Amino acid sequence: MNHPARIAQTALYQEVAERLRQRIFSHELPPGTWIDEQALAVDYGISRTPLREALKVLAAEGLVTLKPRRGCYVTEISERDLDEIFPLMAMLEGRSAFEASQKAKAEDLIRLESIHALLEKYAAIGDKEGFFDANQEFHRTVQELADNRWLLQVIQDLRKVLKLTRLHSLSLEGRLQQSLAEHRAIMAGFKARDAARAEKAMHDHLLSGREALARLYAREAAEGARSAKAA
Amino acid sequence: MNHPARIAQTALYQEVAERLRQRIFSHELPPGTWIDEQALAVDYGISRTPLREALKVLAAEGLVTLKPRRGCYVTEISERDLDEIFPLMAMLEGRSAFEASQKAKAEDLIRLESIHALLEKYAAIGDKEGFFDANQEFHRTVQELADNRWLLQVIQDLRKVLKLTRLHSLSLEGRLQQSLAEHRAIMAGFKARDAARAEKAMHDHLLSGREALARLYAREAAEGARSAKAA
DNA sequence: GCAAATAATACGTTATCCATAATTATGAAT
DNA sequence: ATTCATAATTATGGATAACGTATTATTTGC
Repeated sequence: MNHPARIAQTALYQEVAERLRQRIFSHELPPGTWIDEQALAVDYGISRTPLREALKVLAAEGLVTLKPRRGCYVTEISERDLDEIFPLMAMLEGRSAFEASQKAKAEDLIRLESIHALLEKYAAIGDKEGFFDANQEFHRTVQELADNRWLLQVIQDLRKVLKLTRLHSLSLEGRLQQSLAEHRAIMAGFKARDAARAEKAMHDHLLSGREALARLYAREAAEGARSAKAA
Repeated sequence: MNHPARIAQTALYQEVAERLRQRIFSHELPPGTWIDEQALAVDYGISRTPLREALKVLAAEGLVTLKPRRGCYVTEISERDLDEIFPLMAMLEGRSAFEASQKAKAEDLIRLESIHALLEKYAAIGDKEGFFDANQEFHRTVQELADNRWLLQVIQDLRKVLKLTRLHSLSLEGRLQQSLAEHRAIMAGFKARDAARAEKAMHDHLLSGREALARLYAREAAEGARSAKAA
């Protein structure tokens, strides 16, 4: 088949990897799902070759697991994995805040503050989605200011894995005010040009996120048990 | 071509990836080298398909860089990269020592001490190779005791990248005694069951390694300049 | 000697085929 | 009916050949 429509800026396997990533993150392909190579190739209208290359890439990222001769499955993350990853992320994002605080110029702080202002705004009107987006933007900006390629790489790799959990985007549920308070502490560290303080505040912010997630899981497990008893 | 000789325990692309890794680590394929897909496929007696898959995996690990439409090159690591990676590694291996110290049982400490005894022995007789191997074993064991899959993963990924630098295995050159002293400090932290102390000692040990490497580079650069002037 | 045109090279992709391992379905025997 | 062995099915891992195209190298023309 000929595809003159493709301008081929980026390789096809990369586009496919990205499409799959999004489907995994959105839980259209939940953890444990078997990925049918042939069916997917037909679905995407491509050959198996670039698809298989894409799957290798996703496997290296930890998003899928390739079982020899048994195919490809979306990776399942356990509670233990979360207990291991969050403290790691806390340390790494803390370090990121530390370096960002050291390297930030006055104008960078202004930019960071303007993003923080969005957090304040969305929290005030209770806009969870807006808060979530601004939160992401805040963390992204801190990492940009840290300007450390390898630190960024490691953080992004782990974040991808975290996005495998469905509740990730819901971790703000019921703790908007607490998250905001934590962000104020981070921002205060930056404004005081106190890198160690920014680091600790960011670190604690991440650990707090883990606790919120644990509570959500616990609640869900309880509800699951209740509905199971009812049935 | 048919290959009935292959028993195919692990996938071919994985074997190829491992072979390439070794060739990269040994600097038979030094940083910057172009990897000729077709020639390599012929050389290994395989088709391009699994070779390309292997290259995708290595690219995800950061060992090679895939330039669209221009092929595959062994990644080149800059001084700046080293300045970013070593503090990261120091933090991560420090954390590893922390967790290992917390989780280690009495028998684990005995095992660790027996490896440390090897370091003492090889340092005493000035056996650099033996010291190097025992050193690797020591770090490997600490990470095993930390028993943290994701921490291990991140550390191993970064270590692979560090192995791109030729001087990595020579970083002990002329600092055997210092490295030994640092290891004694780490061991002391473990024996005192003081996780924070083990963490800091391990952290400082890594940073010290970075400094030694920087001195080696500086010396080499000076020699390079001298021989260039002589020519 | 340099720019433009041309040829060679090799990457990205498709398509097809095949061997082998895994899974499922089938059928016989207890 | 259940168990077990066997056969049929399916999907993965890999090979091969072919092709368009972007890059690089070479030749040509001025």
